[in-house]
Amino acid sequence: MIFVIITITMYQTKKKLREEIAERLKGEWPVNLDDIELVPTPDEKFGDLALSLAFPLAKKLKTNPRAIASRAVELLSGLEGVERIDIAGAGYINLYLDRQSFFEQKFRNLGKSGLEPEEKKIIVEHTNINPNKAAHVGHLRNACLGDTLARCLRYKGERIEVQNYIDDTGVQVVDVVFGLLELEKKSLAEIEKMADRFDYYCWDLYARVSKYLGENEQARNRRAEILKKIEQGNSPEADYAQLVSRRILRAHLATMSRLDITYDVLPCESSILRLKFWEKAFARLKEAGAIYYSTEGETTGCWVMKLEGEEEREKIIVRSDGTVTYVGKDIAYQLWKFGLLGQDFYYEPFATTSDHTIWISSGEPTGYDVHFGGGSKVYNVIDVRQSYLQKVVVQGLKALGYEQEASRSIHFSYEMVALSPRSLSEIKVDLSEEDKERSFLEVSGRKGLGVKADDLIDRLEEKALAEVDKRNPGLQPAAKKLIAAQIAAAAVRYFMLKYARNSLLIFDFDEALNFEGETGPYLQYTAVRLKSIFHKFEERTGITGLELLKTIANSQFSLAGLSPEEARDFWQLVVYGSTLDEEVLRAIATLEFSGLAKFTFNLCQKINGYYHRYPVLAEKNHELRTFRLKTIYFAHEILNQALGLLGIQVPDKM
RNA sequence: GCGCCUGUAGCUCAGUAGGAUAGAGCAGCUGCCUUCUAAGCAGCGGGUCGGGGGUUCGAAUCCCUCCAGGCGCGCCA
Repeated sequence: MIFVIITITMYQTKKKLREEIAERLKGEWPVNLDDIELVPTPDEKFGDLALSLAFPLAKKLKTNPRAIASRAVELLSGLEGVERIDIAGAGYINLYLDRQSFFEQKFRNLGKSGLEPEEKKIIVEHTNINPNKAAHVGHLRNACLGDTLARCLRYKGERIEVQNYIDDTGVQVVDVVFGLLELEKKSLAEIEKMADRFDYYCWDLYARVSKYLGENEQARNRRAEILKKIEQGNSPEADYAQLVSRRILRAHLATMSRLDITYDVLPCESSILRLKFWEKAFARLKEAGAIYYSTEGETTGCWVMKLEGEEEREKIIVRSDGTVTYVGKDIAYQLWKFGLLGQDFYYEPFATTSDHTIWISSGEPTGYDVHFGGGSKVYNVIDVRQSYLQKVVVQGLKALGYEQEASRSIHFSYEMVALSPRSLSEIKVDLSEEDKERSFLEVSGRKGLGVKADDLIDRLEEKALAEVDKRNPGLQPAAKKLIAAQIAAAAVRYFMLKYARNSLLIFDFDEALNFEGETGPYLQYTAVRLKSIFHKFEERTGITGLELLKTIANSQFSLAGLSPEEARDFWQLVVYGSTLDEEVLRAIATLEFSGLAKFTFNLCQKINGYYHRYPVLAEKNHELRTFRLKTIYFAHEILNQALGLLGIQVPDKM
C-alpha cells in the first residue's frame, strides 16, 4: 500500500522531505533535522533542491564529500515526490522533484496556506501620527510596513489587532492649539466651519508656531499653561484640543484609507491620562524596585531607571516636578497592550464602514462592551531613531518581572524617509545655505519640510488617470477614477516596501511617480492581463469561469508532451510560485518585506515571460491550451495572494 | 566619546542564519504592436561587492582593522 503525502505548499514539501531525509540518514551519520538544509539550486541543471551536508560531514568524519554524497544518494533512493537524485560538483546532492505530481498537488490546494498560527493574539501598532498636521511620506512608510506585517500575520492565521496610538494631548497638538487661539484667534465654532484640508492648514500653521515659539519666551509660557489645562481635561482648552486633534485624525484615516489601510482601535493619550494608567504603572515600578528616587547629582529629585549594560547610565522616568516623561507613559501603555495593567479603556465607534468599525478609546464609560489589548505578542512599528527609548521600555517590562512579555515586545524599526535635493526644489522650500550643502534633508513637521502624503497620492492619481484615459477612453469617468486611485495606491505601497527597512529612503518624485519596471503598477498590469485572458476565453468559448476551473482541475496533461523550453519555463514558474509561503514566513521572521515585494515582482516577470512565449488562446491543440490555462490559472491565484499581502488591489482594466 | 546602522553596475537598490557562474529596475543602445492590453516582451553593454588582513573545502555574507557616511545617546515627544 502506498501512502501519498499531500503537501499544500513548497514549505510543507520541504519540511516533509527534510524530516524523511533526517530519518534515513540518522542511522548512518550523526545528523539531526537542523543539519538537513534544502536550498534552491542556482540553475535548473542542478535539479530543484540541493543538500550541502556532505561538506561539513566529510570534514567531521575526515573523509571526502563525494563519498558521503554517493552513500547518501543510496540511502535516499525512492523519496516520496522525488524523481531522482544525483551528485554534482565536489559533493552537492541534488534532488529532482516529480514535477507532475508536485504541480497537481499544489494546484489542488490553491488558496490554502500551509502555515499555522503560533500566538494567542498579536498586536501591531503602527502609523501613530501626531494629530496636529497633515501626514507626510515618512508616515506612509510606517503605515505601509505596519499594514503589510498585519496582512502577512493574518495570512499565517494569526489573530491580529491593529492599533494606531493617538497622542492627542502632547506638545505637538498644543502648539497648533496655541497657534489657533493666539495667532489666528479662531473660535471653536469657526474651526468647525473651516473648509476642507484642515490638516493642510495646520501643516503651515504648525511650522509658523514652531518658529514663533522659538523666538518668544512669553509665548512658550502661555503654551505651557495651555498644555497643563489640556492634560487636566474638563476645560475649554481640552475641548478645543480634542476638536482639533479629532478633525486631523479623521484626515489621517482618510489618507490611509486611500492606501487600503485601516485600524481596529485608536488608543488615545487623553484616555491614558484620564484613567490614570501611569499612576498604576508608577506604583508597580516603585514596588518592584525598577525605579528609584535619586537624591544626588543631576537627577536629584527625579525617579530614574538604571540602564542595563551601560555603566552609570540612568534614564529619568519622572521629572523633579513630578510629571512623567514619554518613556514612563509608554511603559504603562505597553503594560496595557499585554493585558498586564489590570485595566482597560472604554471605547466608542469612531468610524464605521460596511464591514469594519474603528474604535477609539475613551476615559469615560460609554456603554459599549468591547475590549482591546491583552496581546501575547506586540509589534511596535517605529522608526530607528527611537531604538534607544524602545529599549528602555522593554527594560521596564523586564524590571517588573515580565520577561516573557519583554521578549515578545518587538520594535519593528526602519530607517527614516528623507528628501532628495530635487524633491526639495519641487516642493519649493527655502533652504538655508547650510542645508543646501547636504545630499538629503530629513522630513520635519516642525519646519514644515516634507512631501505631504495626499499631495503625493494626488499626483500619482492624476498621472494614472491620464494614462487610463488614453488607454481606455470608453470607460465611465467614475470607473476611470477608481482605477487611477487603485494604481496610485499600488505605486505608493510598492515604493514604500521595495527598499529594505534599514536603508534610508531618499524620496524622489521621479522614482515614486514611475509606473514602469519594478513598480506597483507593473504588478497590477500583470494581474490585469492574466484576468483578461480568462475574460477573453469566456467571451470566445462561452465557457464560464467555474466550468473552466472544473475542466482544468480534472485535466491531466503529461509534461512529457511539452517542448523542452516550455517544460523548463513552466516548471520555473510553478516552483517559484510555490515558495510564497516560505517568503511570507521569512518576511515575518526578519520583518523584511522588501523580499516579499521582490518575490512578487520576480513572479510577475516569470508570468509575463511565460505567456508571451506560449500564447494561450491562440493555441490550436486543445489539450495544450487547457494545460496552459491551468498553468496561468495557478500563477494568477498565487499572484493575487501575493498582491493581497502587499495590499495592492487589481483593477478591472488598465 | 559610547552605541546602532550603511557602503554591491553610471543612478536607485536586492542578495548577508557561509554554498555552485554576484542579480533587478532606471538610464543608454538593438529588435518586437494585422496574434490573449507595448504600464509589456526579447537582447546588448556595464562589477577590484569601500580598502586591507583573517577563519573556511567554500566569503558580498562570519571575525579583526582602517576609511567614508548616517542616526541615536534630553527633567522634548
